[in-house]
Amino acid sequence: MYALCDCNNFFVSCERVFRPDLRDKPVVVLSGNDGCVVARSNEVKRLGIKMGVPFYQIRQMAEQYGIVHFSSNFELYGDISSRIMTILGKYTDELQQCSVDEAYIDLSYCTDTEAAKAVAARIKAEIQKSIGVPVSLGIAATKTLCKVATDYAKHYAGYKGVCSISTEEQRRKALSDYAIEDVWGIGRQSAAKLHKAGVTTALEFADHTELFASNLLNLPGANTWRELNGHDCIALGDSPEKASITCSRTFAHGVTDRTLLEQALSEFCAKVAEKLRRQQSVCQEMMVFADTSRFLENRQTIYITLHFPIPTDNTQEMTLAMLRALRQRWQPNTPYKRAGVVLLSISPGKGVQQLLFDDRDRQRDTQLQKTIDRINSRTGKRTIGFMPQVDVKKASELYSIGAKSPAYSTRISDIITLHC
DNA sequence: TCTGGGGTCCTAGGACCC
DNA sequence: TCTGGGGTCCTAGGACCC
Repeated sequence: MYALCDCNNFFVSCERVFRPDLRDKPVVVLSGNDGCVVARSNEVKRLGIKMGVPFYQIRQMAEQYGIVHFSSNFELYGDISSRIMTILGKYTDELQQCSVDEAYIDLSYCTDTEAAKAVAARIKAEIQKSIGVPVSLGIAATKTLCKVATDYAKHYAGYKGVCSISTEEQRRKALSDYAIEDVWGIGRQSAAKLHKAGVTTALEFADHTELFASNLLNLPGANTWRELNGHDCIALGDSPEKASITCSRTFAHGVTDRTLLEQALSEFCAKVAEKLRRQQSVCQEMMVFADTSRFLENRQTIYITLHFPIPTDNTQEMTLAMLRALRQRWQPNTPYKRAGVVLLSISPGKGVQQLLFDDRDRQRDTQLQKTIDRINSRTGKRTIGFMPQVDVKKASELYSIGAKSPAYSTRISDIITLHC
């Protein structure tokens, strides 16, 4: 038996923790560059505003209905997420976090469904009380069915945030009311194929043969079919080590200044390298990219893949490689709208094969990197780095972050003040 | 004018091996 | 003119997730 714990309207709920005045107000959180709506309060969902719509398309509606909007604040959401995961960990030996706002927990220690539901209710109450974020829990034998149960828990007040699918009767009832395109693992393409084949509900799909599922949707579809029929077969990657690490941003305006682009990219290099070192890995490849707006014709792109002679986690090495590559391919008078770096070919940092004839002093590099990391961890983010940073004034021109809330829970300067 | 960011897994097809 | 059979590995691109 598993339970899925899913936070309701997560980013919006995080903002409301520190802004209780917004509890019954329509609120949205926007993606980077204040581009798209990525989280909506229930009030906003009821207005018919869809996930992912560009904000400019609903700006008028936002004014009309008094919708409050926030730029995204991942420092805050990440911190609240890890606090929630800590609580969840107390209730299980096996926690599988699958995104910033949801995690599966193994409840096989519960003797029956009633016991599992009681645990789920306790979890919900504890997270509500100590963090202030509402969550929903779905209990079932497979992860795909947990998703369905969680949806019911979220959307019908009668469940009080906890729903279980444990009997065959419950399974059939739940799936018969569940649209096929809402099933976890069925995306737009698969849904279109299924509709064409006359399948509109999850139950209709589950009642077809496995061969039907695998012929139409290959292995992933067959796995979804099995899960809907109660066979647990989707293992969640529980390894926290990432196979790729990305940092990319869309800029508020096209960037034509090479120095500014280099500064932005060097910050991205520092970020991904930090992440890489935190998971104690090294990488052998890095991709650097920059392109003009994908909505304009005559799109200009730079995609460069760099290979390191030996796997590395060193910020300086990555930054230098990035600069060399960019200077070769950068075009003047081109408004680069988006840029980023991706680390690839990631492997554990231990036992890296060294080069016999190396032009870098790796030990010295590592010492320097450690010293810099130590200073930065004591004095704040990137006090020392390898390039001049984008200064505050430039940063506000580079990125739209006007409506960003403070990092209430992670920065001492942003801590909340109470007037008693 | 304005349209995000960070991931994973699967598959087909090409390159290569003997 | 005729041109096998059986593999593995890598990569790009598609589909999906939140």
